[in-house]
Amino acid sequence: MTTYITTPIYYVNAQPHLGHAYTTIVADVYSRFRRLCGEDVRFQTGTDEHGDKIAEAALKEQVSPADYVDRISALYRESWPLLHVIPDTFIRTTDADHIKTVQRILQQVYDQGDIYFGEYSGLYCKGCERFLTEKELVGGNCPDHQRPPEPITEQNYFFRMSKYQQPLLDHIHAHPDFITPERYKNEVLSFLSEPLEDLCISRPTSRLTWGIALPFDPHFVTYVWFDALINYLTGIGYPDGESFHKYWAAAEHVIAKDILKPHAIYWPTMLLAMGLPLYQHLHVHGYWNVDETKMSKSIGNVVRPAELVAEYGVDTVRYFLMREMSFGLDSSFTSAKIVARKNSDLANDLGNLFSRSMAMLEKYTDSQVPAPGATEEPDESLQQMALQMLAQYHEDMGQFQFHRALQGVWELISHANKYIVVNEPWVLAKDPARQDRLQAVLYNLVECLRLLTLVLRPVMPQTSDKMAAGLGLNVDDPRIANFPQGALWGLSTAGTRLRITTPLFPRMDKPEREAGPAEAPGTPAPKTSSKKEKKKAAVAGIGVIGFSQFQQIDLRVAEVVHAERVLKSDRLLKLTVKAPEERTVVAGIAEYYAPEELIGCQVLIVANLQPVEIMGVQSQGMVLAAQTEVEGKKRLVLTTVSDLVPAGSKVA
RNA sequence: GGCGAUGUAGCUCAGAUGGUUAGAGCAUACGGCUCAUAUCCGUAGUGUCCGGGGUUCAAUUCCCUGCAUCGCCA
Repeated sequence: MTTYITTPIYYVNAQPHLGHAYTTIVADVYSRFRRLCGEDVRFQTGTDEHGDKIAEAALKEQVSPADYVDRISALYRESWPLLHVIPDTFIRTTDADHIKTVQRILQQVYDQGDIYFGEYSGLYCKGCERFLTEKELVGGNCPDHQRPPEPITEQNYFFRMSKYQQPLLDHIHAHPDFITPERYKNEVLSFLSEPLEDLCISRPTSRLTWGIALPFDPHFVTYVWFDALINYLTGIGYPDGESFHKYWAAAEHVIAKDILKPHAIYWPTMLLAMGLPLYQHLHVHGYWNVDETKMSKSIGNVVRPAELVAEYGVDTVRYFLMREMSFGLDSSFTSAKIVARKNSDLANDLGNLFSRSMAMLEKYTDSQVPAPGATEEPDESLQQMALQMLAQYHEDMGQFQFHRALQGVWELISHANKYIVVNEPWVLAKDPARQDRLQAVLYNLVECLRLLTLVLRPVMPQTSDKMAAGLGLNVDDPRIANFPQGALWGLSTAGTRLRITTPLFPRMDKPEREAGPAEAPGTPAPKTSSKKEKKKAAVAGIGVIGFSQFQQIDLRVAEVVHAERVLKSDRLLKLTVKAPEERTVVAGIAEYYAPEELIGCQVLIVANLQPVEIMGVQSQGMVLAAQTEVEGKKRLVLTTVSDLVPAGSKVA
């Protein structure tokens, strides 16, 4: 089996935000899931780089469009590794082979008579340099330029989309899950119930030059969709590439609802015109609102993926996005929600289950997988629940019902926590006659953890790796890396050496209450009487810091990629580190370390220290070093980790 | 203006071809355990299932209508 999963190519007039991250993580999770199932997967994303908005933006910055798109495209490409998203192909519409393919297709469709030269009349605003619709006008004027647009007629090329309306309708009716969820299919069908107009696919070069020239008329470039949509073919080597033949038949497109029409109508009719089979499915998701309002630049609530990862950790972000949104519907993103999910689902439920199980294994079996032993009633229901979860998980993941799949996984986690309470291993441990039972209970917990490691892999690859390491399994062991092979009960081997690990997810403090107007008199004062807070207050009084205070310090592993002396300073080095984003840190270690010996070193840094300027260099963080004295002379020794870890790893 | 979707616990949502006490998670309160990241387990609540009308022995579930929110189209 093969799978070809795509995201839209993102328009480079804006930087990557939460919405882009969601779409791309969905595609990544799905591709990892299919790989887990042993399939041959191709995963593609990229950037859309032509058009007048780009030309304008480049002009504004006084750079060439080519330089401009190089810069923004790189922002997208560099965002994905931060989210542990690993596409196989990153396509750009400015790639030479893409341009060639688009022209080839245009020529083919033109030659067969499905592209014709015609006229387009509309209201054109010179200020905006575009046609406006009646609806956009405010009192007959362009809302941006406060003057009436001119009715003009422009000659352009048109794609005979109307010709393929009926075949498309037939296809949708014959393939009820062609567009999912159903609400979006209904929208498309409702749109198709009216006669389809032909699609204008060109712009005269007098108005736009930053585009792909029509091969049959150099006075025009192609406009938006005939360029962008074709990326799905170019990226796999259409028309002659081997990959094209292998993957096209298995194409799955993921999009946000704003580009439904181009993907559900323009694109299939284009494919019909080309004589190619249509994609398998179009998966349409909703929007992320931020703090209950639409994310927008002007409001200033745009959420950047890199900031999320820095604040919450990559797997928390991935989990939250997959768990919180019902695929297809809108959801809202707030820091309170992500913190709540992290604390309750990840730290308390999953993290604590892992940590308490591993601790008992360390104490009671000397960190070895024990023997399974006889099956009793609670064991049976645990097993049954696990197997049921595996089946449901497989179905839900395959249908893009990620939130349901995860809900099911968490039911098992919750059941496993109950299983521990019911069986009280700490009581069994005190009774020499019940050692076999103790071993059996712990074995069942190991099995649960292993299955969790398996199913969490697509969503939280880093956590899954960490759990695998704790369970003494290689990351490519089929028992945690292959769904059909690993999705059975009883595969853990007695005697396997377990490894102690740090907690999977540290708890986070809830976000401070929004700074707003003081509470009206008469409203109840915030309660401070809960057990938790009393304890907290007691701890705070005696001059030690609470765990939560410690957690406010963002400690990370940083990899030194560049180091140089700070001019006119004997003690300072200017380090460029990856943590995981690049940042500059000034460190007072020049007397003890030479710049060149630091390249490639992993050091510990405080990442959320207020940036300061030291000797003219902006320092974004602080490198930690041990201070000691050798024969009365001060000495600094850099801190590091005992094994190589990804740059930016949290230290907690 | 046309078409469609949604409206269920403080919050996020699930659900029933119409039929006895309408569910889950989070949040709240109380109790228990100690293996665990002060975690976990148990118990306890609160709901005119958007308003109004109709069909029916019986409607939150079906029909009509109104209101609200949202989407698509014009």
